[in-house]
Amino acid sequence: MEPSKAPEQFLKPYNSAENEPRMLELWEKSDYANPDVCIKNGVTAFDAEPYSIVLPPPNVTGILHMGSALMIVIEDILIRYHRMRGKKVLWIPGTDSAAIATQAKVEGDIYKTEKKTRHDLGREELLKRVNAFTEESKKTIIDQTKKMGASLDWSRYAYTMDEKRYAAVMEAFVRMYNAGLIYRGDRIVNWDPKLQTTVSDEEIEYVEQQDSFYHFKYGPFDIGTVRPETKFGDKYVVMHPDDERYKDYTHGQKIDLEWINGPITATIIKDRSVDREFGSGVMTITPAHSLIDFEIAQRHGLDIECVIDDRGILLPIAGEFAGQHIKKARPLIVEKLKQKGLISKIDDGYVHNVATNSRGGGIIEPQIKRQWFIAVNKEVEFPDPSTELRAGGKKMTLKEHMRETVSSGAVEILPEHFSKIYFHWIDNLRDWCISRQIWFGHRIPAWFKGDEVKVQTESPGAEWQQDPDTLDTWFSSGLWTFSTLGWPHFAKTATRGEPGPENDLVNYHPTSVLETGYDILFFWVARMILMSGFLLGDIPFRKALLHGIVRDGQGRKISKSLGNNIDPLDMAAKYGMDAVRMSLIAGMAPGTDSRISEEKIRGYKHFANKIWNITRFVLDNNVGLTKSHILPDDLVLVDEARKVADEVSKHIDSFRLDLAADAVYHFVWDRFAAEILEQSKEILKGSDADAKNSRAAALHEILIISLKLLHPFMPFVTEAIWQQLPQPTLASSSGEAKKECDLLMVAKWPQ
RNA sequence: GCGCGGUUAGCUCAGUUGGUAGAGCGCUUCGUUUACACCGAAGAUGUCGCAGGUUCGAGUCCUGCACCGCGCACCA
Repeated sequence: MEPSKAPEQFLKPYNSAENEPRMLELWEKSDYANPDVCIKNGVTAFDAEPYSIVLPPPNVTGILHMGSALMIVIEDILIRYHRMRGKKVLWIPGTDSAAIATQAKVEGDIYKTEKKTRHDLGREELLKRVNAFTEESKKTIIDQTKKMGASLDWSRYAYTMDEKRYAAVMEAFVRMYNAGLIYRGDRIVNWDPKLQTTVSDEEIEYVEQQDSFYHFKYGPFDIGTVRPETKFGDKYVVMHPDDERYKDYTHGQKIDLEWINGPITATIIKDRSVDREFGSGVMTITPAHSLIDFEIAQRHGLDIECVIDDRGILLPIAGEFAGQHIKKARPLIVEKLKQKGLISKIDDGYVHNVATNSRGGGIIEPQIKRQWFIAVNKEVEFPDPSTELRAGGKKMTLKEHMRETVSSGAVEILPEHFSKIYFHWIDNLRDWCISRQIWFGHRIPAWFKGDEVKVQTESPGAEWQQDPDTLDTWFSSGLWTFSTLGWPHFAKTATRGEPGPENDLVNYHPTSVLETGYDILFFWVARMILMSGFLLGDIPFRKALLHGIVRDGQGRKISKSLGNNIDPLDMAAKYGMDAVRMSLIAGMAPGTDSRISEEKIRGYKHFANKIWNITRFVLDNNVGLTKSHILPDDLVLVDEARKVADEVSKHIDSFRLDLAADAVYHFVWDRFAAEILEQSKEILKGSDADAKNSRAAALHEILIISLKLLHPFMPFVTEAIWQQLPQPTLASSSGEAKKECDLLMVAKWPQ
């Protein structure tokens, strides 16, 4: 029998640009990313084990970067692997409105081009602009995600601001409100004067800054501050009760002294929160603009007076400085204090941390505001289980629930050491401020009336505060695993096992894995555990798998100012998406930062080409396709490939995708190509027909195993080859000659 | 201050219950014979951060230290 020749399509070298769009079209047409279609076509068993992931929805603010690319690749590998293992696999796509970030970006763009603020435009017009921007941006992100080869089920696509998600947000809000978990109160919050909104504790980023540190004479005391402009209202002087230096002063004692705008009467307060080692061990407090001071004031029932308004302007309490911005007023105030002889010393170069809004905002000014909060220390009843009960029926606080869910192992955080960071965060957790004053986001309905905890002061507000607040974007994100699966609409009518989106909640929740960056462990992972615990009595996912930051070849963070961005799609156009995918995975230990460089990507392009050429060699020698029998000697080689399959499976199951990729890479290149193929050349040249047929069949078998093992990592080149494999291909035992299936994407994983 | 990582070849990093130090890239030399020059063959390069300890044996386990990175808290 004459050897067949590889099909003409096997041009050399492998052309990714030509093959990738064809593969994408093929996959899209098949619709096998939709598990319902797989079941209908008999690709997946009706009662197969479910495997589900929600894609962390990328922000609609920008284009796809290497970080999102890494996330997509990791998840796509897991998804394709489990699909090939015969599971009922669902991977849900979505996009995130990213409220603050998006509004800040659009506002910025408008100001740049039109010199107009959002107040010039008005709420309606701004939202129109924001929506136009997000629609455009969404298309870009979706298109780029598809190009990555992500086998997402787009028929189930969700957007955080669409109607279904809005319904889920309202349902969640009402239930938590009725349970007393959501309350409204006048509390000290993180106020961003630039974006004119509150932000949560997690959104704050501390930036080191150098300032002058001023020492004042406050009656007989020496007090220090970096913020003289806040000191107008200071009429309490606080010290530690055990401080020997001040034992002659008694709690509640009144002292007359000269201060910025004239004589005042100050009151001595003894409080254990004062650090005796810091400065003179005495301080004055500004309760309206400092959390610690606010707490001291509350403990002792002291007056709380605002000094600075929402825009950073001094209030009438500042006397002659009222109406001035704090920035401009500070040097003038210092000057006046100097003239009055109240400054004893100025230390320059005092290094301290300044709180800023990490979402593109300004320097945080603590303010007392009437805001909505989620109580994390209030004991509540958790609901009965809807699917797999983890917290059902128990009475505990949200904080306890979040702690227990992880410590009990119900949710496993990987790598494991991140759970310590998680616990540490929980221990320091305060009530979550969920209301925002930005316009873009889910609005809190006006008909909600909170308990109005009265504090002495009314925060002096600007007129636009009359608008209803919107919700922290992470409130809706916290619902994501179930708001994308039909909750609350289908929560009661779903039928287990039956295909169809209306049964998703019961079929696919809890999700199998949540894969995301470690930087949003608190923002998202913790909030999802909180939300699904209280609302469903369920865990949102069994495992939280965290990945690190993708850095450039020199280990620097990718940033616009450095200009070191490596665009995944540019790289794919140049070297192929398979190469981009492999280079992101190889050498990436879970949870640690990784690096990517063009050289690395080029290396894996060579590998894609290698696979292509191996195939050509195997097909060129593909004699006796239908009747070959593999001799024991050659069977050993096939078994070797099967052993690699076990190794790859083991690594993927333990989320060591890097080791899995490494194992298959080395088998294919160093063993299969370099050794087995080379040896085979001798045999195939020989005259022993049985030996030739056997060896050719074995090579074919090893090729098929290799393609399957590589498919999750490099779906394009492997599928392109699979499409070219001659029909029929070998059937191993039955002797029946037929191609196992049309798409490698749903082929059986080798065992 | 509390906590979490890291330190292995020139560079980037593996090293899974302790058993003779590994890969990729780069470097040197050579080579087109049934795929592949986007290839192949051969080669050079290491006090495994430092100091102790446990052990027959430590890159791996324990203690201390140094340096780098990160998180959280404080910052009057």
